[in-house]
Amino acid sequence: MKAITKLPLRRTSLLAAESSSGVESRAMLKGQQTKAAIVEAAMGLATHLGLEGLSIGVVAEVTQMSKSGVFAHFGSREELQISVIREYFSQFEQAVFYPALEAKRGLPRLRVLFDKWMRLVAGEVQAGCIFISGAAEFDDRPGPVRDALAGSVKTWLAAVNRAVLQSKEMGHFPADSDENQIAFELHGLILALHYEARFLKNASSIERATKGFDNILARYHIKLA
Amino acid sequence: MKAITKLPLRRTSLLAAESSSGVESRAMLKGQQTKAAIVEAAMGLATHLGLEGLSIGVVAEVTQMSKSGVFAHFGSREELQISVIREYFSQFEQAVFYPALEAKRGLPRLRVLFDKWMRLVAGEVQAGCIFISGAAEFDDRPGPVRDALAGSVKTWLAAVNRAVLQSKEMGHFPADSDENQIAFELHGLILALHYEARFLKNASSIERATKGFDNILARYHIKLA
DNA sequence: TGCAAAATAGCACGATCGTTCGTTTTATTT
DNA sequence: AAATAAAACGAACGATCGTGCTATTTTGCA
Repeated sequence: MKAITKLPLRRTSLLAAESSSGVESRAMLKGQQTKAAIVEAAMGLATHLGLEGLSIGVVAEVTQMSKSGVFAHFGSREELQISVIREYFSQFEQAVFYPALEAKRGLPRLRVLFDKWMRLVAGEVQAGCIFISGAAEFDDRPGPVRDALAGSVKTWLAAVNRAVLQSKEMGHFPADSDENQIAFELHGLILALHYEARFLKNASSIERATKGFDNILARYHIKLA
Repeated sequence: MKAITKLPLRRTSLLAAESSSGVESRAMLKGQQTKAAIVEAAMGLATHLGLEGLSIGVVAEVTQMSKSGVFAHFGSREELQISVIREYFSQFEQAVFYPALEAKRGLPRLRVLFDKWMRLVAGEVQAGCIFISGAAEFDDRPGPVRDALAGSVKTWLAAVNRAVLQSKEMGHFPADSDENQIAFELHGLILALHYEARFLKNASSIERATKGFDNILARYHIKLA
């Protein structure tokens, strides 16, 4: 949607709107930092129980607060879920997108992108990917939570697409290759990795996904690094 | 695990144990047929709300029974969930596995397998795949439901593996190709299809997955049918 | 230090959850 | 048709759910 990779590398967000920032410069009020702590805890729960498994009661328990105390910060469970999604997106950016920006545009960046993505999703820190588990939970359930989730996911997938396109533009992929198809197949490798590593507890999935990436390159006769 | 594709084509099940069949020959008792109706209804709900979204209350509502009436057939919610998984597996076999058995062993069969699998998962009949949504729900939740689900999934993925291996044995894939890697990538294509078709409502996903299949063949220089 | 505002707690509500139990209705067999 | 077993119901349980309301505590500022 928006031009990324502009000058100040660290500041470029995937998000078009800057969301609720700008207030960050002022000293954080007490309320905001406990709210942040709540969201953090809720996200930890959501990566294990799913967004639908999130309940205000257990979040209150974990944060050592009263249910109503937690509730007051969000006004509804849905708003809590949405806050979790936003926080997850932000950490996802931090762990995957920004590191990729440091690599040279084109195939090197795509490589880092895929690699970081793999490691996040396979859960080197034991935690499921909300973008994946949430998709299964909300594919049939319209509403603001679904919208927030789909928005984040689409933003991310668009960034992946862009990285592939750039690789093509720089001649790393042939001009007649289809960047959408390549992005689709990369997404598939990530999903298979998530499925087999997290659900089936198959340890060799990372190697399989890596090999899958190489196989895509190989069909364009790209010599492996 | 067990030799499939033995003589009576229609009778070959993916399951090693014949589960609770054998009683089928006798006239179905009243209880068993309402139980079957309950499971059917519950499966319909589970494909939309997920296995965790399944509640005895709404199943009772849908089947026009009392909660306790439904409950009595299973003894626990978990047992109901497991029954749903078994029923889904059976219908999965019917829709994907058996049709593939009718095609010639090797690549033709693998093609049919993948094609039927795609159509089921993309939801030409609007319904999510329990094997996929359930994996996200139970990747962190041990117990009998997870075990039943993982068992079904592994059985199915083993059948896919076998189909790829047979293709290799018949010379359709080169002898040095890795059937596990190919099966992994096929699984990824299915998962990407499910994700993008059902969650992102992307209509062109079937073509993408099909193209992905062809791309795998193409790297072994297999001429497309 | 005092005061207004913000943050948190306490309590209760209606609903729904899975499950238990005793009773009543329906099916099957004698 | 009577006797027996199976199936379904109805009501209630303790828990937990999200969400209001009203107090109480804590915070930030004058």
